[in-house]
Amino acid sequence: MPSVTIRDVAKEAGVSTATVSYVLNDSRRVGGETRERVRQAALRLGYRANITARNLQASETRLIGYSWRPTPTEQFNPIVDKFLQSIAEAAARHDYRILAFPSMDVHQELSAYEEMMLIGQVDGFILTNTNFDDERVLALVSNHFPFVSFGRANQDWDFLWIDVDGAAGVLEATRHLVSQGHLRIAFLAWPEKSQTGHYRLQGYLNGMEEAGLAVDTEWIQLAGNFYEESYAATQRLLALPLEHRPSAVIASSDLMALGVLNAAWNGGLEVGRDMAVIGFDDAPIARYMRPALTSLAQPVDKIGDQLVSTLIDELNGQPIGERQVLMQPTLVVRASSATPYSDRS
Amino acid sequence: MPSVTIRDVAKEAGVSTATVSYVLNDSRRVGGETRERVRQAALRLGYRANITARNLQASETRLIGYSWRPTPTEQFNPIVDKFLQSIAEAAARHDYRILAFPSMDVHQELSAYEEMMLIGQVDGFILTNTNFDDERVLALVSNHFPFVSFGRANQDWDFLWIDVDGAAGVLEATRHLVSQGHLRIAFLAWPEKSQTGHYRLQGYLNGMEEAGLAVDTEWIQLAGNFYEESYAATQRLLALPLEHRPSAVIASSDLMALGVLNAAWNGGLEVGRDMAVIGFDDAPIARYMRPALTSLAQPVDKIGDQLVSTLIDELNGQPIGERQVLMQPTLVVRASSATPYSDRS
DNA sequence: AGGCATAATTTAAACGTTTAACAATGGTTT
DNA sequence: AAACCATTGTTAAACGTTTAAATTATGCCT
Repeated sequence: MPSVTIRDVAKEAGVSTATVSYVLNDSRRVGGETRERVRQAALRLGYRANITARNLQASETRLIGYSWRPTPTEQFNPIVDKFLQSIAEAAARHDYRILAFPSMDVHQELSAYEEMMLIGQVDGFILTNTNFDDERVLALVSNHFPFVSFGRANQDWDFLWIDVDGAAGVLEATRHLVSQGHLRIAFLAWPEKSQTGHYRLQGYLNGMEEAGLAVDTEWIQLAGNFYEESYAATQRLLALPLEHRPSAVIASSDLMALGVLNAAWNGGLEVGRDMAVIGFDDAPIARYMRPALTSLAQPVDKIGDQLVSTLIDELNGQPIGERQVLMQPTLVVRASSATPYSDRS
Repeated sequence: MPSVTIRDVAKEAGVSTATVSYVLNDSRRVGGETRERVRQAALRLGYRANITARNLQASETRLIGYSWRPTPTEQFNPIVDKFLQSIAEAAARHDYRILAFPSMDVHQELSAYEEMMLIGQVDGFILTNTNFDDERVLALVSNHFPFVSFGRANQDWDFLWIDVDGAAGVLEATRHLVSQGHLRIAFLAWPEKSQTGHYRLQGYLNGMEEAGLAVDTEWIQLAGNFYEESYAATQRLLALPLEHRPSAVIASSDLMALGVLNAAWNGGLEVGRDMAVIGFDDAPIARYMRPALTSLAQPVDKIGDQLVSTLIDELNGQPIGERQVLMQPTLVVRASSATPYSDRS
């Protein structure tokens, strides 16, 4: 409360406030003796420049806004905290901070962005869960407000984004299964309108084609990002006649893979031997599932890092190297897919 | 960038900036006709008051600092994102925002707090993972800086905190097991120095005493908050001679309970029938474990809500109703402990 | 008509910095 | 000796609000 201002320091050192500012910020030559006197005075009084005043004068906030959609209780988002941590640390390295605001629905979220933009609460945004026709992207682009996005939107929109190459990841997963001897591989997909889901599905299709395996239409099951739907979808897969029944399942998320695991177990199958399962995200629990789940890990730290530094370059008007970046997920092989499979059909 | 200021509005409406401020903030009577003119002008220009300037003048930031320790990859913290969401939403309702900064080690964290305090980056803090002799609490208290804590510290320190009554929770869990017919109940504890772990252990001891059951020293196993240690501890429990071997295990966290589940299964036991297991936190995955895990749910939303409103009351110099609050966890009974147990020893 | 309370509006200071422009000083060059 | 330059310091404006105090306008009462 009794905070000490630059004026107090100036008085204490017997100089003007300008001199104090110059000394403390090293922004101009100052005589050696004066410099020392100012430093001593500042130290003695425990002076630290008030950040609000500094921000006002610089017309910036050194704050980056980040909002996310709360995860429903029956789901889990395994990377939200890791992601937040990574952007916050990266930001701190550049002397920026993260302002976190969750937002319920899309409209509330959009108006939150607009409000914060107008009142100058943040210098830029980091978006996540970006999708086709994303209103936020439209709004920010048309306002020329700086932002970066974790996730792509429409192909022909030019803005700064980084995404995980889901197609490449699932392609690798498919190859892995094929190399283990699997011929009938199923895929649990997200709804049509999900961009991310779309790419992951595409990776599966590419992998099957590459291996010269025909895809039974029954093998592609829509299951939202829900455990229950995933469980039910697996039951449908297991109910297929033997020669059509898949011996491996790739799920679009670890939560869904968990549904597969449990459905298979309850159906009397031993995953890892009778059936292979692969998830996506490499959630912390993946390694503790029974059996331990093979999954695709996203390089969350790297993504956070690069998102932040790209945004900050943009804020400083520096040229951006790559305006769009695809990062490769890595397949973490565990017991759920580690046993070679010899077809018994 | 070409942001419109209060001066622009004043000019547009042909009045002074003071009048504009009065109208827009409704902080003083203004003539009906003028009021309307100002409103129109503000609307026409799309004016929104700059928040940094407002904050400087009010010498506040309307920001609440929140820091957390990153969870190691082999662990998971099931409530960190839910908690963040709940405080951010509660804060938004009062027109405050959350500034999130993770911090690696204790010392870095402390200096981050001090720095932010001095430069006036936030109006107050929300602490988590508070523990005995917590340096942060000491520092903030001695600087008279406003903060609230999720978690207790030393008994005789007077500061604002809310905590979950771990003892009551585990007591309830113990009673539940006793009522299911269990006589030999084990407890997987956190290290000595953990305050939270201490209370949870105490709840177990109380429950056993209340039921008149002697506690075998082997039944209390220290296992950090780690899966592996928990798994190993369970193996030790299962290796006990039959008449000493516990038929139920309470773990101090869901992660640990998962270790128990897997160790029991690999040891040939069917949890839910041969053995009961209870966790703590009611993580999203608890319901999807095999078998579904009974666990103690923390009222995270309520806690976040009340932490924020208490802090804001403190910031506004309002009297605080309860300076210390214990909230009750609720036992969510699932398959892992739902089958009555008839002792066969 | 003068006095006076009340209402409406403006002026100007304040919040705490940074920084462009200016002034003083002393030394060097022509 | 005058002009010039480099160095060091100060003055004052600016960032965009809010608000206490001063000023002006309005209506009412005697």
